[in-house]
Amino acid sequence: MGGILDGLNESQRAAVTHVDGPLLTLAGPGSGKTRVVTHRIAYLLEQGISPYSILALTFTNKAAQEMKHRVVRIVGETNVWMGTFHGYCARFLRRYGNLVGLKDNFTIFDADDAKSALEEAVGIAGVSLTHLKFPEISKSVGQLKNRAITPEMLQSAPSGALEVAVRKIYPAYQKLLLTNNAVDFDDLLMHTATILRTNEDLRADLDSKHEYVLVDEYQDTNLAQYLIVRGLSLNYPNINVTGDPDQSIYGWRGADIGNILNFERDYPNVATVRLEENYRSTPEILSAADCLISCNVRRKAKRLIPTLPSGQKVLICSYATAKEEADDISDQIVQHVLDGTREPKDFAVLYRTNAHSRLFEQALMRRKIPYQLIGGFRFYQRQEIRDLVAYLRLVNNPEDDVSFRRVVNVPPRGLGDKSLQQVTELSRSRGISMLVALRAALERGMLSKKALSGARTFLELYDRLVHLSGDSIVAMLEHLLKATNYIEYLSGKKSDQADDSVQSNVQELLADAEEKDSLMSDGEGLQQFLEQISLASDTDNLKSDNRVTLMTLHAAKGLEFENVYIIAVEQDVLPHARSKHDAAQMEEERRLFFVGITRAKQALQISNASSRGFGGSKMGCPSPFLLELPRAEMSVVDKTGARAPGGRGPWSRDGFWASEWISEDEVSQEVGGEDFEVVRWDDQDPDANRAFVEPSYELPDLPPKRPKKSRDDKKDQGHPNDPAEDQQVEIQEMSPKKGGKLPAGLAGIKSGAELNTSTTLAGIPVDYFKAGTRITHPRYGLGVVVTVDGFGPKRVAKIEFDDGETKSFQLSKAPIDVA
DNA sequence: AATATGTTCATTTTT
DNA sequence: TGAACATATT
Repeated sequence: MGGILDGLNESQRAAVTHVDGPLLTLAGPGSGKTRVVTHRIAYLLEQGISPYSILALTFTNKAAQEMKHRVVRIVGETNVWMGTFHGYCARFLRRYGNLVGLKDNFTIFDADDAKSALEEAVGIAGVSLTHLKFPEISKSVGQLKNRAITPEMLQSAPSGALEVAVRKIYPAYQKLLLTNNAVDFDDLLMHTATILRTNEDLRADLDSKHEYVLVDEYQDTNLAQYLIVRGLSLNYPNINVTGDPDQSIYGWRGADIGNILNFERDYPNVATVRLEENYRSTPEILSAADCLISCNVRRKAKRLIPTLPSGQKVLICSYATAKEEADDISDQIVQHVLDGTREPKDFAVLYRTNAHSRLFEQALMRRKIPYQLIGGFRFYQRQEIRDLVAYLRLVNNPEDDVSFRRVVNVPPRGLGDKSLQQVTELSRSRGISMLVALRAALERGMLSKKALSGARTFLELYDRLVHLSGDSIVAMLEHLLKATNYIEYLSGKKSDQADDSVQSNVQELLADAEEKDSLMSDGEGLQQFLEQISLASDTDNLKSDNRVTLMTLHAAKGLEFENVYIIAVEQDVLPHARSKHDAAQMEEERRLFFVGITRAKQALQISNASSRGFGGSKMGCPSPFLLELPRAEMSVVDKTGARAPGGRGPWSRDGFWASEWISEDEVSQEVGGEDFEVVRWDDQDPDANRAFVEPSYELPDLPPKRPKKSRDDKKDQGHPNDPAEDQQVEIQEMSPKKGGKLPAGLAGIKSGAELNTSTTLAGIPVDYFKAGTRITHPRYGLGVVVTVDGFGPKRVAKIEFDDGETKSFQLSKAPIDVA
């Protein structure tokens, strides 16, 4: 089998043939990373290393499947363990979970189950939520778990209301999970890390068992995962981590980019291999990606070396509305498909948040283009699936009170809040599960007549299911459907809508179950089936059908497409609003954009729209990231003007938007009779670009369009044009927050903030204030800008005044104007 | 318990 | 903008 090293470049070969000792593979996008990992596994096997001593961990099922698939293709069936972190941990806990109080039939709670459990824990802990938000608490708990901090480890005195609350809630929550014999997602990792940490013999045992450990996407590991990997590679540090710090996009989930940046410190004598040659994208696309990512400060410099021939320019496109964006892109797709140059599956539309998919779904549907939506409502999250699965879970783990509550009165059988309350009390006071408590309540005649018969029906059904569980999953499901008349119940509930999706979803679940049944002998498959469901994610559902793919930038990691559209690249969307005050988060947003760009093989369009959201009322500024792209070598297209009906263009909005675009006159001159305007940025002839760079310096006299709907804005009405004299002036925020209404009186934009953020050329913001700009300040007079730092409202200019004095001003506040 | 109507409220990313 | 939640009504 000489083929393992064929067709690999030098660095790839170096990584593949590295056998013993720690190895760090820094793999840029499209550099053949998966190829290296799979070939390395094959190489290890070829060296006579036992498949049982190799452990390969990934983040997604899809990556794991891909890996298995490709390894099998090289070496045939193998017993190498390849799977996700969560999958490995689940298996680990089935075996060793008793060390933290779990039984082997524990349930894995999904996010929703975990939420109800946490809510209950809040109640048990007796914490009032009046001054705290639930999501905050949930986030805090998650963060602790990501860092593998158990309730017992909480030490230092809590500070602040949140910490005080979490101190009570977290232990209550963990206790509750244990009495349910359940874990949440984070627990899978945390418990595993804890067990490895506190049971040295076991750790050493597994360390030697997994002599060779491979970790994919190492830049996305959190502390708990780090501890697991570390624990398994202490005595046998034959560990190969692969990743790309520039693609670390899960910091919000606790991923610590430091894990990869510090790998060389953690493991002495590390061999480092850089895979920098890119086999995926055109030089144009790579140049854009490289240019962007170079703006990150906290990174290891790394090159992207193109190997493909030059292709078309990367496009930046501005639209007037989000709808036009969706329509135009869909039209482009139609065009390419009709041309025969591309198929639907060659396209991907990527966006920051799931909500952005909607317009595209509509646009594509109208054009009858097949598409698939990744994310959004997940299959296993649908009510019908969750209900049915909850029954199965309860069979598998009778202590799972969350599932019990979910199904005990579904369909309604007279077990309402009141009876359930009694059962809950009984369960709490006696320390028994809800299921057992219900039985007890029934026997002791504690229930009302209606509830009594309901309880009988339910328990009868349950017992029957338990009986059938020795048979097959399908048998259970079929009995369940028949006994409860479930489909009828649910479609009756959803009334008017002829919803056949319920039917087909149930069919799909049955098909899954059947597959599991056929693989496993009598009833053995239930637990695995449930685990598979719990750990399934939506990227797994990626079909290889011929469809356009719609998904978030996060979900796109690891994938590639011929043509990629990245949409809504706008201020507060792509650098998301919640990231903008934090430099580290800004860098993560930039990496996210980088990931998106590098998904494209042949063609890439980046777009923004100036209005988006509810009724087009929400305004969007182009993303500052656009300024970091090599625009001189890209095509910059402005489609804001012409497509709108009735000449509705930039001018139709509040006057203040007009300063963003070239004037309508100029647009119509350029456009002529064209359907839409296409303006190219011309780097040969700077004069041609002047129109975009300069006209906005002279702010047009804007008609104060907005009728004063003054109700609460009492003060500004009088002197909208008079910026007050020093930094205490309160300028209303640029982005309309409430009700999508713009603040009144913006006609006389003068403050630095407006100038600095609202000015664009062909949809790209231009910095008004940069070093060298002559400015004037009502109090200090004339001066010149020395430096400008920071983003958005925090943008600060250092100014040297003509009298020699130097001062710094927050541009969002200071009444500075261009001289 | 189920429906009707009103009200608020968000709007990141996910194993 | 609509979805999710809350309250009122039968």
